[in-house]
Amino acid sequence: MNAFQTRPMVLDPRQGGMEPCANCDARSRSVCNAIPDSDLKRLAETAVTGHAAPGTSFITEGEPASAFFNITGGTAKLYKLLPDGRRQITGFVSVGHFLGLAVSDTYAFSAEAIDPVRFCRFSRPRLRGLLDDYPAMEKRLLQVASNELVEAQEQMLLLGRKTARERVASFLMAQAKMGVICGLPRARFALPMTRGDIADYLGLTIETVSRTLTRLRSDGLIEIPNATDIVICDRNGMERIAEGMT
Amino acid sequence: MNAFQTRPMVLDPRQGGMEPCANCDARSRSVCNAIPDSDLKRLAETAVTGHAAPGTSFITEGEPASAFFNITGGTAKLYKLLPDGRRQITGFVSVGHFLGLAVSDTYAFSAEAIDPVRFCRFSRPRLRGLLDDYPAMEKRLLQVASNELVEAQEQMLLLGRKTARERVASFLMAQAKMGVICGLPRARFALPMTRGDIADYLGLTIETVSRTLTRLRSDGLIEIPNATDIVICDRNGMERIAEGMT
DNA sequence: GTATGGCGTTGATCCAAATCAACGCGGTGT
DNA sequence: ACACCGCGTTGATTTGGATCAACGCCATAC
Repeated sequence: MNAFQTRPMVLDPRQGGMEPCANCDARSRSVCNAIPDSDLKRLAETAVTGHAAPGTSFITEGEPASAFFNITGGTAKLYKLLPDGRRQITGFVSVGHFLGLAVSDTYAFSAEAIDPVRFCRFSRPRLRGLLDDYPAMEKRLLQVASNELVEAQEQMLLLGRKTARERVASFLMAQAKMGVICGLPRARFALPMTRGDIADYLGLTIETVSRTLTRLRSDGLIEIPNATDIVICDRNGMERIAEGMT
Repeated sequence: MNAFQTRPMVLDPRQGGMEPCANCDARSRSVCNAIPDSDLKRLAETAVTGHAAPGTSFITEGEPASAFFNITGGTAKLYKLLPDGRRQITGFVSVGHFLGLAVSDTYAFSAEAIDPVRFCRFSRPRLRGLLDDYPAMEKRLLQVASNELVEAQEQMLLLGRKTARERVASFLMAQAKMGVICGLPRARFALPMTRGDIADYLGLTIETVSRTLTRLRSDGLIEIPNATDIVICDRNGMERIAEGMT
């Protein structure tokens, strides 16, 4: 089940009274690095830590948007649903990602943990206070939002105009680049999400994703040691397919 | 042809030396309203006006992102291309819309005028200066970017999971709402873009857009007095189709 | 007048991906 | 041990939308 700790991080007994933000894995890659070291206490008092077990949601589309989240560990999927259950995953987010920026008073998407997710939770008024006091953080948020907008446009191109083969190749190359950021070897990486998740991210069915992966493998472009691991064999070939040069 | 005026708006002879920002149609609905009336001179000196004739582009994907644009009149389409010419239109923008937020040093999309477009152009350093001096403008930009992100996610759902009928219905309802904002009557509005543009926005072909419109018409949901005008007859029915309740 | 060309519609045919279906594998609960 | 179930793969068939093709309409050009 989904669980919140109701006390600020700084009081979290498991942290032993230390300044948790100071040695947070996420800080270096998140908007929090806009706040100077000297003010980390303020940051720690503003945030509340929480976690979500695999398969549980911590944001539900349409519910009041009472808080913002900063992912500090694990991977989650963001998605929107149609009334009949059709699902579009709009993104996978992991450590450092900031969630819930919607200006509206309800969330525009749901978020569900894929593996165990840890996060910091900022209530709207508290985040507002932080942003008012640290304009640099607002600047960082704008950068982040701008980058996400660019990614969203890229994904629209994928969903509107790419073939199944191009979509899967694009996805794998993007995941491979993520892997690089996380320090894994260049060519090999793990997919934390299921085939169903990939399908709902790429606007395809499970079967088409599976068949397309098999095809890429038999074409010698990738290897699939097991269902969750992927090895990119022909980086250039994959890149060309992903960009539609076929 | 595309044309820039190289002098600041305030010096534009056609403005007769008045403060152009003070009576700009776009200001009330754009990020510029974050700047107080008393500082409009500063704003006017920062911006340069320009225009683009129908069919001409004023932003080209991949080129150095030297400036930001604020649309003050007309409608433009934003799009991305694949090497073989496949095109995805990521949005239609009109008065008040702010363009070019990409943090990257090159534009992530192209922008082309549909009808005659007028805009204000801010060089990156000048806009940076404005944002540093007016944190309220940065806050507005963040709001705008957040809203666009929500719209982008909605469009991903459309492109990834909706049927042609649902896509066209969604598009028409969104345009109808735009029309309301612009003060036109509730049920009727004009489409400034071609069927090809609509197709590239919805991830369909021209033929499918045309056939789907015809079908919606013969189902009594809309009327099509001529190719560019649409009348929504059954608002609820259209809304239900758009949301996938079929 | 009558070419010409862009835009939109409609019909006939095709095909990439969806759907329907079967099965294998590994975990887990009894 | 066994049944059960979620996940992934593969095969057979269907289908929604793409593609190919023809035509009408209305500008603008000559």
